[in-house]
Amino acid sequence: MEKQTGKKERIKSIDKALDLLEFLSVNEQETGITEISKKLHMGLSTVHRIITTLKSRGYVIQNQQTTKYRLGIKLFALGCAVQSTKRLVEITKPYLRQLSQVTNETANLAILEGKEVIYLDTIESPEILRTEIMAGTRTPAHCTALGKVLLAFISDGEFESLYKNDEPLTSLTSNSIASLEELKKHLKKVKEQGYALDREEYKIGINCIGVPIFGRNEAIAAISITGPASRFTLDKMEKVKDELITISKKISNQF
Amino acid sequence: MEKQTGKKERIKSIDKALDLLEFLSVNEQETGITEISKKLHMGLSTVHRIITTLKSRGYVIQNQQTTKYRLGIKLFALGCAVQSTKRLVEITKPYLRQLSQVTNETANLAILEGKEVIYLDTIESPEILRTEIMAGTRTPAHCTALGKVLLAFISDGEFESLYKNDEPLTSLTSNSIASLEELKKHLKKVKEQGYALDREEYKIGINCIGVPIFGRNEAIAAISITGPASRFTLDKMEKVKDELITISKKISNQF
DNA sequence: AAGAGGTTTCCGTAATATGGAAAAACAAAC
DNA sequence: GTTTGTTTTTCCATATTACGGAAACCTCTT
Repeated sequence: MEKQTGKKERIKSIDKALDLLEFLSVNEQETGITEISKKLHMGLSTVHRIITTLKSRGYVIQNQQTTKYRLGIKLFALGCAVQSTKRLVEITKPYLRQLSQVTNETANLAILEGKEVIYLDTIESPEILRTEIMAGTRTPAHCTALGKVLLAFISDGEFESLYKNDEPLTSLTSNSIASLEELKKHLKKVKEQGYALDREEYKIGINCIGVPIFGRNEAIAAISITGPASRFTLDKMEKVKDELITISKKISNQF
Repeated sequence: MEKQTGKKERIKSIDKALDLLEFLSVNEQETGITEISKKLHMGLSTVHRIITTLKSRGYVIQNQQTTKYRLGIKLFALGCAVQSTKRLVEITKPYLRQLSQVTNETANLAILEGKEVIYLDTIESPEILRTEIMAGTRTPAHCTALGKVLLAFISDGEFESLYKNDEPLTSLTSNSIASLEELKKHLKKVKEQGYALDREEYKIGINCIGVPIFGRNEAIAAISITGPASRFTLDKMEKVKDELITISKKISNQF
């Protein structure tokens, strides 16, 4: 819940509505008005009015049994209309298909949002044993090749403001990078190499190699090949590295 | 831009913000403040304030060159958090995979939104010649098997309010259903059969068969198999029909 | 330099969003 | 069935803020 301050010419009640939607978006459970009111420090009536407005337009749904609320389909529809992600998916799709075919593994596209990556698209391996991840999934950036490659190319200032010294890093597995110092050092190397590996850092049994997609002089997305560690070995990843970097350049030339 | 009226306990400025977001979502091009102001009948300052609020939180992006605006990534992130679509995709995914494998064609999942279907998920055929459609794509419901099967199970009242007598139907191809009378008759048959066909109605050269997914005593989504008309013939569709209906029931039992 | 068109800022005030209190609704316990 | 506790919904006076018109600023074209 990062509320932007400073600038005039903003509308408080809209900020509140967005706070509420964001709160619901990180809540796995349906939520009641009283809890929202407490968590967001808004009056019951205010919450009720906001939620009535959102509900009437399909942005929030109320469960008739529990009387609690969750996000509604309208947000999904709006989300699908976001041109930048649409364009990313459209342009990268043929390349993801190619990569998946050549490697017989799963190919992914993701973007960086805060300290997380969001998966935008995936082309699954036809193998029975394959990695599967749903578009829209969020994972901590520092635990994935995709995320590491994106973090490697953000500015120092941006990195500092995302990763504060006093906040510990999440570890998804015992292989995940666990300290800020280690992460910085690692990202420096990633930046030089132009690709990142994830060796069972995101999930035990899964390896991944990722490369950035550049646009407007920054890394705007990343693509990866990912597979079971038993089959997609370091050897295999090294073999596929150059192909990935080549395709990364081709895609980047389109932005 | 359907603005809900009647109920008290709603907040006008939030309605305005949602109007604006929805307006941008149907606009393929970036849009300026002046045009938004004209189209939505809001003052320039009002538009500016709304858009400044949205921009500061990533819901809208301004192109620095053109100074115009389009939807931002934050909406995509919120859209991905919508539990109902997440759950639909999660539950149907294994079945879509199975269907795609068995038929060697592309399998899709979609929902009804107004008079359109929105594609939620797709498992592509491995064939070189295959149908491809991106999650998030919207198409007129009456031109697709998915849409027809969903329309067949809405209430008469709902149908009447969606499809007014004075508004002509869109035709995507010369095979598309072109009149309301024809559509009603067709949907009646679809409802009895429990499945719908699309024989080059959505796009010349593409056939499709779809079935509904039920939940809470209504059709909440639909799944389909779709392929090139040259290969995915009426014969093939008839062959796959029973499998689709069986799987539709299995999925429906999970809601 | 002037003009046109669009975005951004400013400001007084009318409109509306606010929150507290009460009413209504609901579920659980007795 | 009654009571109690909790949550959602409604109401209302007023403080707050969202509004729109006008001006300033910016960019592009002639």
